[in-house]
Amino acid sequence: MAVTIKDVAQRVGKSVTTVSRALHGYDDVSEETRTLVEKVAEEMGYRPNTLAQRLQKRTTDTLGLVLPTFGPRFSDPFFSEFLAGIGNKAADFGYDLLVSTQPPGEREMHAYKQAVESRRVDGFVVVRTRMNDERINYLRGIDFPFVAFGRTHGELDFPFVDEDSQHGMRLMAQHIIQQGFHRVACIAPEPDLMFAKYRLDGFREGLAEAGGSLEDRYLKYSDLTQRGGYEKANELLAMDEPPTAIAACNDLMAFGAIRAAHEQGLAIGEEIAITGFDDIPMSEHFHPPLTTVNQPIYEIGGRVCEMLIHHIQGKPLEEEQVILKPSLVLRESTGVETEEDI
Amino acid sequence: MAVTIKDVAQRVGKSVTTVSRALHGYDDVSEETRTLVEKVAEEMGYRPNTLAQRLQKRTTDTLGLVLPTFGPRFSDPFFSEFLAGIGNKAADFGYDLLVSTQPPGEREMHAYKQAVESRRVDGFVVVRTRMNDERINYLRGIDFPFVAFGRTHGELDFPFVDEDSQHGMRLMAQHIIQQGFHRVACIAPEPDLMFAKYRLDGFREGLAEAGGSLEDRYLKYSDLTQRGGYEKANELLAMDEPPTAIAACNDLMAFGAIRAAHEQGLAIGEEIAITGFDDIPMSEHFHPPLTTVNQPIYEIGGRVCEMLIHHIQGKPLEEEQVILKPSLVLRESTGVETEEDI
DNA sequence: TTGAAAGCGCTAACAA
DNA sequence: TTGTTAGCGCTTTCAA
Repeated sequence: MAVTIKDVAQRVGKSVTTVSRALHGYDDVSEETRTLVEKVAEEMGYRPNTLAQRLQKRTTDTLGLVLPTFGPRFSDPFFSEFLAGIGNKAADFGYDLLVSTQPPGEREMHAYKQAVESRRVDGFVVVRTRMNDERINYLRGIDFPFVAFGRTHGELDFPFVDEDSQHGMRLMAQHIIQQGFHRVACIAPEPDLMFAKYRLDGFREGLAEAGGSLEDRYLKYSDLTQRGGYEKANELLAMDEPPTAIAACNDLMAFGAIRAAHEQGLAIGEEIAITGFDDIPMSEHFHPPLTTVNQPIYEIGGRVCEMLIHHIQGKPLEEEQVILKPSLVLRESTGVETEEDI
Repeated sequence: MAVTIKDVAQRVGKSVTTVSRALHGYDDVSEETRTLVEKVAEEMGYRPNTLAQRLQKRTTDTLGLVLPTFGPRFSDPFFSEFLAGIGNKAADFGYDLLVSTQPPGEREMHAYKQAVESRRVDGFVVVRTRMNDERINYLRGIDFPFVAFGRTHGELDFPFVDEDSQHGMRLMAQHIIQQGFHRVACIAPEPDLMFAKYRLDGFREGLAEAGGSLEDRYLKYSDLTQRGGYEKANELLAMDEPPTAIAACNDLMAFGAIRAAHEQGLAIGEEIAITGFDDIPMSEHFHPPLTTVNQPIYEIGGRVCEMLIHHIQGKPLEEEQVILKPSLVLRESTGVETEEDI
């Protein structure tokens, strides 16, 4: 049986209260008792029971994260890195991270409500925001702490971190045109996802600024998976007048598009340009290495987590709403020579 | 403020005890009171406070998972899928999953001890076992519940699930030889990992059975990442007499090797065969699609989780030690034509 | 069939 | 400087 504060108290010959205070560094304990208590607690291997502390403090010290994944065989590297970013930062602050996965929809909302109502978490990280985001509406409605990764379409009266992907895709469009690819296609995720809008808008703007445009027939919607990117790229490449560039809205779909282009025997970076978004570790090691927009996912996870904890603890946030400037990562998939090739 | 069992009791005009019993379906409550209690609880939106229940039951209903990752930018698709498998199954049983990431070593052990001593989890899932696994030695030593994914070198007196990867790699070796590739290399993970041994042993056996062998110069050790596979493959391909087949011990390293081969202008599947292990979703969509050994990662995660929960609850396990038969997935990277190519 | 009381392990207001 | 007491929200003996 584990040693409790009571055991320590008995051994020291003091009250439980005194032990508690000594251990927490209160200054109304004599130096003598403090050292004694610390010594004995150490000797006996005392650890406070986290559950009891939490019940008493009426706090769970736990953060919730519901990953919106379709299908069980989810293995989005993006999420694993984001998760690590949150989890490690949470641990630094003594918080636990409660993770689950649910496809967007009813069961997902149920997971949120369940966690709130049974008081299992102190706050949520909401990831992959939607245009009109029910999760955010709900949490905002009941005034429950959360920080989002991403923005929404409505009023932005909540804390979030986001990358300015509109700007990122604008740069990308210009880069593609500059590289001499003019029949430009885009594979975007379902339009309900907020970042779909930003990326598509940005892409259109960039093309316009470079004197081009995105034709409707060259716009495809897909599901952010490699398979999805593969299928849509196949459709594009089977057209009478296929595009000479495909900008996918995430790296995974870009990988799928690359595979499709490979199978058509196209020289990627020369006959066709393909681009992604995210810069997951794999994109550097793909064949060919993928031109993409960098998102510092791990750091963003940490940042979001820290903001959430501050929010929960009622500490004022120095920045409530953070928008990060993205940077282009130019690699061979758009015909840019990288070091390794020189 | 959240509604407690006391609130419900007052409203019903019964004692807290009765309400508790009614809600838990005890049969010493009159049908009348039961329905009344249920109705009122529902109306008031009562949810039991999980923390209080747990404190009282002296259980955390929480499972621990410490992912052994090197470096923060971990994004091993293998782990994300495994995690989803565990997490979703845990949720089915009303258990929480506490996730953290630590590189193997002292901090990792500290994470385990910390969680045990402050009674934050009821048991652990131990993943990616090592030859002499300190985590397992520790947990076994204090008789703390855990289930491992993988075996160890010493006495196997603990519950685990593992794939017979020795057999898997034996099949793979034979397949490679059958396809006509004879100068065979292998990229294995650090030999301390238990599955490294099984896979390497199996590979050697398979080669021997097919009349070949693994020359020392063709054996490289790496770190399970794409970058690692890329670097080692480059070393192999730069040799005077480079191998004509590279068997990597996981898919990620195989991807790296494929990239290296691509850069050398080699026709993969024809001039050189490259194989992986795991069959992560991406391997099907790589270019070329990767011949590999399937592991049903999501299902394994669920299975391990279920075993652990039974173990915690003291229910006898129908199978304490599960070894799954692997199956080969033949694709183009070893010259096998797949449907899409016909 | 029900309720009073104890207790899970801890913290904190209050009194001494 | 220390101890008494109450209480976090819940479950569960035990007695009525």
